[in-house]
Amino acid sequence: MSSPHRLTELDKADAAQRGRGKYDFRSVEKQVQVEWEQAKAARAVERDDRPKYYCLSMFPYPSGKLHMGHVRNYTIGDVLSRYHRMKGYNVLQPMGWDAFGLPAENAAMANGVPPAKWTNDNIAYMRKQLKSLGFAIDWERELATCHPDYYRWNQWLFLRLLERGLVYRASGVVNWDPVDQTVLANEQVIDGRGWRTGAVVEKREIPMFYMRITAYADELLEALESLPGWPERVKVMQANWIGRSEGVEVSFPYEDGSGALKVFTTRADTLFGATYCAVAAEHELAARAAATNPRLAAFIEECKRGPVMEAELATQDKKGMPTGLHVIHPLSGARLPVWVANYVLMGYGEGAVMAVPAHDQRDFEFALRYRLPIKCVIASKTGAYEDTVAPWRDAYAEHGITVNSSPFDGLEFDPAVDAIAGALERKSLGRKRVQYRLRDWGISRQRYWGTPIPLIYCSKCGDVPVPDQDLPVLLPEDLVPDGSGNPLAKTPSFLQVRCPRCGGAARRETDTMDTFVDSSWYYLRYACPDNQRAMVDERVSYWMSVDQYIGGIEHAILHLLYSRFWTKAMRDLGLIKLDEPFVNLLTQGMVLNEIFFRKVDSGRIAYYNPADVEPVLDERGQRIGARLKADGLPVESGGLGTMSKSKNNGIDPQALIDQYGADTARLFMMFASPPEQTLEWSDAGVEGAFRFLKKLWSFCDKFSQELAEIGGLAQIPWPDAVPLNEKQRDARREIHRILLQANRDIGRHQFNTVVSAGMKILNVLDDAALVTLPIAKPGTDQAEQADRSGRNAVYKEGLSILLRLLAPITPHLCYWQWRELGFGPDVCAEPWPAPAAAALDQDEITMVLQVNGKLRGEIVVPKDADRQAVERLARAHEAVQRYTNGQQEKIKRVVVVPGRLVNVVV
RNA sequence: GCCGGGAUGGCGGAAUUGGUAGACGCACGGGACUCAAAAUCCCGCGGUGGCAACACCAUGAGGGUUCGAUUCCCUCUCCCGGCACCA
Repeated sequence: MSSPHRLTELDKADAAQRGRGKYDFRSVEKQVQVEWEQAKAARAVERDDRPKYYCLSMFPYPSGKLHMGHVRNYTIGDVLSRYHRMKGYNVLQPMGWDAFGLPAENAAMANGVPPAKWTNDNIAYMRKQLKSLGFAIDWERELATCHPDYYRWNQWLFLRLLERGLVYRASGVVNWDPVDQTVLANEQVIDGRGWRTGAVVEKREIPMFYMRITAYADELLEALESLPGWPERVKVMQANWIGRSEGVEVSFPYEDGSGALKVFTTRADTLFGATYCAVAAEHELAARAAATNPRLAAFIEECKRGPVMEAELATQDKKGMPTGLHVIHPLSGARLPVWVANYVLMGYGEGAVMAVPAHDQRDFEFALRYRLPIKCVIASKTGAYEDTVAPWRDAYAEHGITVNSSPFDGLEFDPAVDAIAGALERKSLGRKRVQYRLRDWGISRQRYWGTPIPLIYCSKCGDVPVPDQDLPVLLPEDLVPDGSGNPLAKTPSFLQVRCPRCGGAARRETDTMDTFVDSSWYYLRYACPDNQRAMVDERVSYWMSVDQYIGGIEHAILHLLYSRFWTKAMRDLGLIKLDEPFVNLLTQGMVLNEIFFRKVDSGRIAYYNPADVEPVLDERGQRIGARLKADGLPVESGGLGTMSKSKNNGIDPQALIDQYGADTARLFMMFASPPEQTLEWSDAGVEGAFRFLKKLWSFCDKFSQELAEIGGLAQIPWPDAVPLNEKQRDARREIHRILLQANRDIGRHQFNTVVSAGMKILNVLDDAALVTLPIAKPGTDQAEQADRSGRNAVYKEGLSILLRLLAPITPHLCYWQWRELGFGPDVCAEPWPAPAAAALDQDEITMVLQVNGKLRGEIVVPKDADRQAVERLARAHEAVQRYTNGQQEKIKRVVVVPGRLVNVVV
């Protein structure tokens, strides 16, 4: 394989010159970035002679500095952007800042600095970091959601939606985060805790604004099918979140004739098994009954306060209390008691259920506990009627055949539901309908650092929207929150206003909008960030949809669902012509690192940063433990986890960039694992990436020096125009084969094997076998000359492929060496390399020879050999002879896969 | 409980989608260079047996389809992620 005559032997000859070619990434990256900036290389201009490619990464929250997740996210985006530019697309890659939100307020409280200043400082620092990574971002389109130029359009659209009834004000039970003192959306409650604070969420009743996302529930669900470029799991998560179920709405008339209790059921076939009804503690019927029943009132209070949102909720004991009220079964006329039960949710369906203990596990448990009747109305299709009820340990919740439901007996699920729904409809006591789990999006936040909701409350005129000409409602930028509620409510200059209708004294709304509002449409604004007169313009129709969206899986529901809703709402307002904002979605995996800890005396756990820990190896070199560098004593391994402050396993990207440079950081990120998978941090892996770049650099550099001696790259012909020896032809073919594979892989976003392809190409080039004789000065010998010129041609083409292949991933080095070698001024503007058919062509091919499916040898056949010829060669092969003892009749069958293998079955 | 995704050397991960399992890199071992170290370079590296050619075993476990299975089908185990009293 490898010969001892490696090109690196040249080092010794040229030892004196070596120092000058050192890979000085600092000055290279710096200088290249200055050039790109001056040339406005990443500027996107609307034009239509090339197809457009809008590549968008989720914009960051300006928390202070970049973390590894950002670096990974934006590297993926940059690789795709640069690749598509080379493929001939007109690329837009913008960047902005999700700049409103709570951390700025918390920092303000801690440091006494207004959130605006903290945010702007962070933006400035993080922008610098992004630039130092060399991303081809069009910074002229930068936006920040906390700028009035941006958030005024939040307000403007809010008013349009209000006019259309897509925004409404309602008082409702909301999730209250006691730490942040604010309302959370359902999506922001995770396992009963605030998504940011982790505090146990309480229930509170508060007036707030809602966006009617439920009006789009059906379309949001249906349209998922029109998104083949989205990961399946994200679509499944969204579908589950929307939670469509088909069922029947049934009315149970009150005994006194004063109305009816409405319930929703997906099991109308079990209607005759209903033995009671149950309502949620917040149901109006419960309140009505509690008015005259103090014990019930106390129970309702307990339910409302209780650990209602916690994870144990599902396993919590079923509890309830009778209301003393009764309803009438709509078809049988039976008299059923109404209970208040803690397992009925106010937020779903009607907040009331018909309880069928025989066929619903929850109702079953409840009925056992309170000795309520259990009536079986579904028999299993196969077993006897008794089978379904005999054990009395669980409800029989399967679909089956109706019994005890005269006149609807003997029906399977679908006909039973149809028949019963029909009967209900005729009596006007029910109808089929669809129920969604999705609820409207409450956007009011009792916070300062957000978009002011443009509403004015006038004692005479009531709720008055801020007129368009008064927009934006500016958020004062000099306030410092103190932790006790919203500072806007304590700022008269903001609070006090003239009523736009009557001119009298009025009061502004002090709530601000959920920051998910900001991020629901920022991707549109990148197309027209400078438009002062309109939210969107025709440039939006040029750039949208986003061709590739890249971000974390944690936004699979919230942000992506809101953005889809927002797009559809804007479409229906006639502002854009677009059904879906993001055609393709790539959810990048998390960045993981090892967790090391010790139990300290008090029983607490102390975490140590992996940078301060070294491995302990056994005699075979395998890791058996780890110890702290500082004291040499062992630490325990806590496995892998996402980089976090609490586990002290984060690595600061800035340290990585400072030590190895942007190209190494980018290369490692792309090489360590495919983008959708988790990425495990590895110092050794970073070293390896850096080693490769050093090797690539010095290879280019040495070739450059040779070129200088012979008058430059122009003196070297391309391989088609010069005779190659066999090794050179093989090397060239190998390079084009690797390129073929790399092209396939980059097309399916498998960047790790693209990097691997680059490494393979360099390994092929850096093999002294390409020239059979030691390099000598020109003009010594004819054969030598020929070898040398063949090698140079292969080098020239090989490097032109390699540098272009890696340009999207490590753009600084490739840009620099491309020009240094004399290929041209800008590798990033070159066309993407394509394999040459002539290079791939070969006279003879090697085929694998199998006997009974097992590898037994190889045969070399002419490239156009037919089946018979291949089979003849295979039969004659020594290995086949061995397995047949030379008896051809023992061969039962010969399978030939053209160009690949022959399998001889004996 | 329901839904989704996984399981390949010491490690990260490849495998043209049914065709040479372990590419590329990391770690490790041996060697060269060096006064020495670092850096760099060369060789080796799934397991078992064998001096060797080679043989056998091996892609979580078991079975099936096939000339041929990491890939397709069935059963099971474990891991990760999401949802979870949704009527």
